[in-house]
Amino acid sequence: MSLRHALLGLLSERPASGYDLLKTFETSLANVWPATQSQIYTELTKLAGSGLITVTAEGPRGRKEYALTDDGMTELRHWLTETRPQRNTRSDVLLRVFFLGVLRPEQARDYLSSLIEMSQEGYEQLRRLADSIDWDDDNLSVHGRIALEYGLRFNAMRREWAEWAAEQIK
Amino acid sequence: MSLRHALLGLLSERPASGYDLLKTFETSLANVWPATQSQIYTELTKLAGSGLITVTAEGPRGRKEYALTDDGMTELRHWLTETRPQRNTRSDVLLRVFFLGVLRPEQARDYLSSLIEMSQEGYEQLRRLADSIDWDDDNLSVHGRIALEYGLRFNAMRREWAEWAAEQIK
DNA sequence: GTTAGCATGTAACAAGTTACATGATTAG
DNA sequence: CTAATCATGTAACTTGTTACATGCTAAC
Repeated sequence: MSLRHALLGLLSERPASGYDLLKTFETSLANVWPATQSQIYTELTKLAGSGLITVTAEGPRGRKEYALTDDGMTELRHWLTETRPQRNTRSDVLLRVFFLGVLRPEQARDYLSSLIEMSQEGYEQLRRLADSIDWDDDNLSVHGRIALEYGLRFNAMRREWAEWAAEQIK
Repeated sequence: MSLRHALLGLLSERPASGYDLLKTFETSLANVWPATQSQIYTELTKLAGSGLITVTAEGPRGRKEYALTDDGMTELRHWLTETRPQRNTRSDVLLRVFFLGVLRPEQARDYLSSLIEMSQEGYEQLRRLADSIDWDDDNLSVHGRIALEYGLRFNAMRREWAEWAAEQIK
């Protein structure tokens, strides 16, 4: 149930509406925890119901601005310090690798080539993102930068692995 | 809907019962595409219903052995060659990184330390697994080895990243 | 005979996706 | 005035998890 905690986390930075949060999920959080509009609004209603967040302002077009409550902050800290992440690795990319044997070798190598390309593009996209942001010294910046670095290293690793793997298939 | 394709893929190696497949999911496929007993049996029934697999034998204790049909093999190849994997990266581990700013620096570093430990353990577990298997030249071995190499590189990358990240938090 | 492991099935629930539905406000 | 964007909500469906339920067979 991490969507809940993603929302609490974002609201710990500043109050925001469902729509604001949706935009954040579409941009900075998209690579880490994608969420849909319907999911976000539903979860916000639940969070408000259980008192972890509260409506602090109402604007035009029915806009509701939510803010974290003390209970919400406690829950966020609890999640960060007391619960262990589970490496739930479900990987579409890797699952296919197991079954490349049903293809002809050149088809299998095509698949790995597409992974190389995908990794390269992912790398470059993140590079551009890193360059386009002017990083401050605030929490969001420091930790956003760290997450981005992960993405860069991940894509570089995957690219090198796929190149190595293509050589293994004779 | 990759569970479907995972099952088709495993059945492309050899016919198997739900129970056999469950064991495979618990061991070799656990790191890549975990699946529960209930999911597997439900999906096998559906696959048999749509003609992608078929019951080839019945054994003691109601055991049903399934095999891939021609349609099933076609579907498997189609999945491998015509559909692109989506890097659906939903990562519990990384999501937390975004919000480490709500913790005290030493708590944040504790979290990164636990990631270092987790990565190290993951690496060693895979090393042991690699050593315990006697790799043949068959498809399963070649591609299983490639997937395992991914796991090794991934854990090494994550460990180095977490070490670097811990230094960034002052 | 009794325990471990083989073997399947289903129900209830939680989480995530897609699509539908509605309407207000602002900028050009 | 009209199109883009802001803004929320809900229904139907799919996928995944947890728990319950049942019974057979082989080995000791």
